[in-house]
Amino acid sequence: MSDVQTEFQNFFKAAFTVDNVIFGFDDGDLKVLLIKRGEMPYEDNWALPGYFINEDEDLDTAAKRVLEELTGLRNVFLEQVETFGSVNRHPFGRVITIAYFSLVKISNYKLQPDSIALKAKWHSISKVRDLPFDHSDILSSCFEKLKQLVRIRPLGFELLPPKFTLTELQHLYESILETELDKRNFRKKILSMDLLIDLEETQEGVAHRPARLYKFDRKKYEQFRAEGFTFELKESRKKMRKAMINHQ
Amino acid sequence: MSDVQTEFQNFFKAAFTVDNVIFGFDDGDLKVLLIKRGEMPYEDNWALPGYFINEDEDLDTAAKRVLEELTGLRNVFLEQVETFGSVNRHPFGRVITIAYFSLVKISNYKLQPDSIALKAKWHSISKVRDLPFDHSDILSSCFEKLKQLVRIRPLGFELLPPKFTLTELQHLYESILETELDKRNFRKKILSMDLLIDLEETQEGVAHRPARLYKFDRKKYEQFRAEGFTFELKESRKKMRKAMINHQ
DNA sequence: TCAAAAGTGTTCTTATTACACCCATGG
DNA sequence: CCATGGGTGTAATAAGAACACTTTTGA
Repeated sequence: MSDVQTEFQNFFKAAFTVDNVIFGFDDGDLKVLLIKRGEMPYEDNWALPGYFINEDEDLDTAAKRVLEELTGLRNVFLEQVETFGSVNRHPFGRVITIAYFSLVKISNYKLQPDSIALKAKWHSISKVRDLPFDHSDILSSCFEKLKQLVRIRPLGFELLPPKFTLTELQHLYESILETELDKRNFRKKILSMDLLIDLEETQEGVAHRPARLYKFDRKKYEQFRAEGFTFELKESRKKMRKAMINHQ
Repeated sequence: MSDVQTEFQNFFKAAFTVDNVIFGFDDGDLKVLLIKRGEMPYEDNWALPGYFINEDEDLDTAAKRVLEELTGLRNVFLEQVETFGSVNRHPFGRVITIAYFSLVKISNYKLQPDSIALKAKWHSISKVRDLPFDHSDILSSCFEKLKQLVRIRPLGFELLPPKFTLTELQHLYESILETELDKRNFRKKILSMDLLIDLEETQEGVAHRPARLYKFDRKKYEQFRAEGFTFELKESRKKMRKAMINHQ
C-alpha cells in the first residue's frame, strides 16, 4: 500500500447517518412521521427516524432503507436536502447526518409490525417542537425545501390518494405553503395546466354537494417536462410586496 | 461506557471531505477555480479543491478553510449544495464529500504562495469537462444551484468588483443563466428594484461611450429583505413555454 | 469619420388578482 | 329546509416581452 493510501486510511473518521423527514397529508393537515426513541441518548423522546449508513450502501439507498423498514413503502418520492455535521450535534461522538425528505400517501402506510415502527406516529407539522439533537433544524430545512420544490414540481400528488378532489388539492397546497389560496384562481390555474384527468366520478356519502374526483396525469407531465415545461404555482409574490409597502 | 456507546463507536466509519466549487467572473465569462492534483489518485489532473474535514471542525468551517488556504479570502459567500457518497466514488475507500460553492471577486484573488494554490487556475465553466472522481457531477450540481439562487437572491454582486456597469451585470447574469437578456428590459427591472447606487462616475479609457458605474446597496437590500421583499429576476418562463408550443 | 458599446420608451400580450352567488347532497 | 362544502366568470391591474435609434468616446 502506498504512503498516500496509508495516510488516507488513518485520517479522521466519523460515523455517518441519514435522517428522513417523512411527510404525509391527512385530515387537511400536513404531517410528519416521528418515532419514539428506544435507546440512548434521548430515550423515549419523539425524533426523526434515521440510521447508520452501511459500508456498502449509497446514500439514497440508505435513506430508502430507513423509509422501507419503517413504513414498508418503496418507490416513494425522496430528495436529499442538507447535511448536518456540527461537532457537538451528537453527545456520543462525531456524527454527520445527511437529511432527506420523502412524501408518502398516508392511506398506503402500514405499520411494520416487527420494526422500530411500532413506536412511530404521525404528528401535525404545526405542533411539532423541541425535537432532540438538531432535529428541529433538520425538520425546518426539509419543510423549507418542500415548500420550494412544490412550486416548481408537481409533488403534491405524491401526498394524496390516487383519486382526489380539487378542494383536497388546494388544502394540501395551503398547508405546505402556509398561506390561503383563492378557490377560483387555484382551480383555473391548476386545470389550465392540463395535468389532471377528470374521472367523471364524484364523492359519495358526504353531507353536501359531492365533489368531482380527479387523478394526476403523470404520463402527460413527463411528456411536457421533456419539452421544457415547468410546473409553477404562484399567487403569493404580490401579497408579500403589498404587505411590504403597507409596512413602510 | 454503555453498550450503546460501544456499539456506536464500533460502527462503520468513513472519511469525510468537503469539495468547494469556487466561482468567479472575469472577462465576460463565468469561471471556476481548479487545482492540479499533486497526489494520487488522478495525480496531475485538474480537479475541484477539497480536503478532509478535521475532527473538531464544523462543515462550513472546513469549507471556509479550504477556500482561505487556496485564495487567502475570507468572508465570501458560501453555500452548502449536496453531499456525494457513492460507495465507489473514491478508489482508495469510502469517502463522503459535502459539496459547497462559493463566489469570489476575481480581482481580490491572490495566489497563496506556499499552498497547493500554486497549481490553481481559473477555467471557463463552459470549457471544463472530464474532471476526476465524480467532480463533473459536483460541478453541475453547484452550477444548477447557483442558477437557481441567483434568481431569488442578489448573489451576482458577490462576483463583481465593487463598482460595475450595468452591461457587466447583465453579462454576468447571462453567463449564469445561460441565456440572453434584453438590454432595455434588464435595465428597467434591475433599476426599478432600487438596489443600485448610481456612483455618478463613468468608465475611463474605453474606446466607446463610457458607461456609468454603480454599486450594490447592501444596506437597503437587508432592510427590504427584513420587510419580506424577495429579489426576483425572471425573463425566461415565457420563452420556454413558447419553445414548447412550437415544438408540439 | 468610424467602430464600438451606452443609453433610452412605448406598445402589446399575458398573468395575476379580487370578488359573490347558486348548486347538490345528507341529515 | 337547513347546513355544508362544490362549483363557476369577469373585469381591473400588473408584469413581461418585443423592438430601433441616438449618443459618446478613442483610435
